[in-house]
Amino acid sequence: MLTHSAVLKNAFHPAALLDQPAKLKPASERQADEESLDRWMQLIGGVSYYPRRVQIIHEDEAADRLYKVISGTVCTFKVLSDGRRQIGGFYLPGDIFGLEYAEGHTLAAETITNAKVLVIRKNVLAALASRNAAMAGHLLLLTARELARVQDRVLLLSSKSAQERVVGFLLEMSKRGASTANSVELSMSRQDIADYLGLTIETVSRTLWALENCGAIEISRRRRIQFRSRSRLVQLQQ
Amino acid sequence: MLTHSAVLKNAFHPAALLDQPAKLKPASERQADEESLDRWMQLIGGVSYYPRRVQIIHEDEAADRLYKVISGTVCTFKVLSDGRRQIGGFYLPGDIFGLEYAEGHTLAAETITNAKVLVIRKNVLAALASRNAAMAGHLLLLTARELARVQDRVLLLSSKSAQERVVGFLLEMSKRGASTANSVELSMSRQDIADYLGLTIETVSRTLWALENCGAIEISRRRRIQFRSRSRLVQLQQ
DNA sequence: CGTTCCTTTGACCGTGGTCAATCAAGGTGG
DNA sequence: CCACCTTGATTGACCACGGTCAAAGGAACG
Repeated sequence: MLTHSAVLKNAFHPAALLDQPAKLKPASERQADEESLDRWMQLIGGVSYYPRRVQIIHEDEAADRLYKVISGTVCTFKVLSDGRRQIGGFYLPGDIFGLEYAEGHTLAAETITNAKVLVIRKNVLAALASRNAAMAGHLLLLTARELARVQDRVLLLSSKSAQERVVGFLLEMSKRGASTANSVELSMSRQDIADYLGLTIETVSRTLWALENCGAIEISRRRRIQFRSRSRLVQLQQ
Repeated sequence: MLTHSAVLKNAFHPAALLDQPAKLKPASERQADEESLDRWMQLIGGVSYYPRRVQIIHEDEAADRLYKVISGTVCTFKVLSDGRRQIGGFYLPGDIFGLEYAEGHTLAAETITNAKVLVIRKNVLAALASRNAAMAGHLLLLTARELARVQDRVLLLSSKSAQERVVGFLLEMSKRGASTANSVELSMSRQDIADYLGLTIETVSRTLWALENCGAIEISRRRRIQFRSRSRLVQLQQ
């Protein structure tokens, strides 16, 4: 039988679903659960290698696979009727993409650099999840995280100036991406950044110049951004 | 034991999770499952009545409840640092909101009209879901739908003109809201529409005037929009 | 060294934001 | 029933941010 007390105290955080019937786990062991999902995915998934600028998912094809980036950078995107491209997100090593659930809402995906990707068939995961509450809880957790991430982007796109967007992007990448103490190595082109932020390539370029000019950053080799004054950046982000 | 064949054929559509171990359900019965979730929610939830313009969820409070609108209109929103407000979505009768999973990503919610709302404690749902794969699958389905909806908004906000946004909004409301064959009754103010579309109230007003002027719509009593030429609207939406 | 691709820079312009005034619609009380 | 007030919507004048178009600059590659 299920011991309710452990579940009830967790509000609805998806991690609560990790508590399986007849098993009780303290919060300190959740991390292990997350690792166990990883092990499962490595077990039931296969590794694929893609060269740079190659499409992994085509728009409106069956969304029957889940992908985990092992190395490299991938982006999801949608091509609009006027030919412009909106990037849905950048996925770095450790990130999972392909969390769409069809109904005609698939995003395409392509590699930005050479990439090593773990590919998992969703039906296998679903079979696991239907028997294993921990698995189901994890899928929910992943989807919820993605939802939160996209909601943040709505805020960014609707009411931030070009400068705020670019600064926000740099800070985000320095948190997530290949970055040393005070510099980031951007793996994507200016065009990618523009399509991600809902700006044009020219505006991105001009904004970066302005940031460099006011002493907040320094640009070397185009893709390498050094932070001169992180506090000023945070302040410019609002 | 689980009979795999039924699960495997469903790719990863969350409905696949509805198939419980030791039970096999054809696709035609899924609708019934969805209704069963409704019955559960009514069983374990309580009904609340809120007057118009009252806050139901306060930003950054514990996200421990799920809400289903029975009557009236509710919106979720976030107040930005500069005082402006971004509306995350409008929720009409039948819609569910509060699908955030915390980690500091909660949206506030307030009533636009008087509203009758079903309130469900998430921990009770979580307890159900940890034992019942159908329940877990449904939570995933709901979250995935919300994700798809928000992704569509990213597209709308990043690359559509004011006119395209307003037209898109009107068509969306005519599909979802209180609408007759060719008219909609908007329950929200111009300010709400503006905050939803990432525009100003003036731009919304001017755009509606332009649409009326070109013979696409007709406005009576401010909130009632009649469609004169739906085909022209669809065309203006791109 | 030349080609190609990406990025930067410049000049110009349009969409939509800002500020302010006016107008319409309820709601309340005399 | 009508003045009065409040709230929400419209309209106008102006301007800035960022888009567009075009050209030049600079890396990377053969």
